[in-house]
Amino acid sequence: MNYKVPRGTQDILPGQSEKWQKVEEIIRQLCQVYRYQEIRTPIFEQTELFQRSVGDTTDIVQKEMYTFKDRGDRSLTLRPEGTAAVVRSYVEHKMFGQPDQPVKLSYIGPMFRYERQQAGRYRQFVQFGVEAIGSKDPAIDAEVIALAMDVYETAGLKNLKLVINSLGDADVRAAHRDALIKHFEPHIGDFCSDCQNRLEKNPLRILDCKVDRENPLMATAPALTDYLNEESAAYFEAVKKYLDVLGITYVVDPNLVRGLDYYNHTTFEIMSTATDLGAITTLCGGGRYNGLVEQIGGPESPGIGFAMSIERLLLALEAEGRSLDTDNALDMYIVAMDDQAKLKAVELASSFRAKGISTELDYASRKVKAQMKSADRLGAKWVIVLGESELEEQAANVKNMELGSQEKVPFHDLVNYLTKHKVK
RNA sequence: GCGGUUGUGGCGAAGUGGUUAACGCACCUGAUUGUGGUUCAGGCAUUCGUGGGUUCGAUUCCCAUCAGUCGCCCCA
Repeated sequence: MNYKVPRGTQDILPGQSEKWQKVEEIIRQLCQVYRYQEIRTPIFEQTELFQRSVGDTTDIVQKEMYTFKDRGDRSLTLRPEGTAAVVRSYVEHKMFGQPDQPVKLSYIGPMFRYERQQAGRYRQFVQFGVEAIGSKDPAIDAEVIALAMDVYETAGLKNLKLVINSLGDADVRAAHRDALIKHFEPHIGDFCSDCQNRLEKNPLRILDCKVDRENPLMATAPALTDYLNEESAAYFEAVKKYLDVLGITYVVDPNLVRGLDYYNHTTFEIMSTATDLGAITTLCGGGRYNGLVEQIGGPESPGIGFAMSIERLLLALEAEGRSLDTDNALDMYIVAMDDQAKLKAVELASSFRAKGISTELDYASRKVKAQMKSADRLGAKWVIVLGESELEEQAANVKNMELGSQEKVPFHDLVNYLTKHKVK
């Protein structure tokens, strides 16, 4: 074995791929009901798009992007997240001119971040996300959150925790940031090295530090809540009211910080509280990004969205010991005893499949017994054995594998018979 | 980028400085010239991640390297 998947990537094999299909089905269904239409954007974009929107100082831009030059010397980057591209498309195709705002979009596809792999963290991973662009109605914030919760609940997850916060508008953020730096800077030497790094990059994150939790400066640090202006506070209250109406329980965490620069006002995270999930608990993250559309060259169009990792959804299900019901049942296995019978088997298989009856055959010229064993292993509902006598009589015994019973059916009646009995 | 840990057949897993590398599962063949899930018998690794070193001899000792995995940072 000389070749392996690139580090941090994975093959999704049969057995697992059915689960992916199931999750994708749930997502498609819910997007249809909530009216978030799918948008498909390229897997790479101009590097600058991500630098500008995600933020130059963020970890994503600083150390996690897959950036390369193409033959035309253009700098391109495999998308590390979905929002920037969707907003780019919204502006490029002038969707702000559409009569019904907000424009509600969804996407699902691979994202790329250059990171060391660990449980629930990959270099290529799949995100499902939605964006509602063109409205600053707090009701749409609640709708977006409700959709995310709905996906998890429909998939069967129980141990969920929704955490929300408001970062206020850009002014609030900036003022609070300055206050935090002023508060911690004189004594930053007493803090861990991580916090020393956080001071300039993202001082809010210091409040979350596990190492320095006991430091007295923590308790006296300026709270973001105190910096919220009237408008921001009212907006946040309204969002919460809508969540209440929707019957969605949440926890307000004033220290909830999101890693991307474009967030303001409502931010939220959905976490799994299942033990046994390793270090990763965040399943979904999202928030409002008023101002991003302008930054990318469009008119004022406030937006909100979220992104969730399908890998983590599946991991969380596993951690809770739940499984999705995937339908992969085999209806019919045809055993052929010789070359003549094989001809008939191929012909019959084709007629079965045309009617939606899943059918499998032996392609290894094995003995009857071995073929029966396969049928059993594959969980076939029925088996027919084709040999000389069947060809002579133009009829076959349909064996019900669960009951062990057989019933003789003429070849020309087989499709009918199977269709009639297919209901489980 | 930093740290822990692991690397033996398709899978799980034992093992030892020395002639044929246990065992279990799975798979194939036969007992049963045409019917599964049981049983019995047999078969199935030119080889112990890769490269180098020590040695008369290494899967076993040493070094390097690669890969998996977990954690930190950060995130989905």
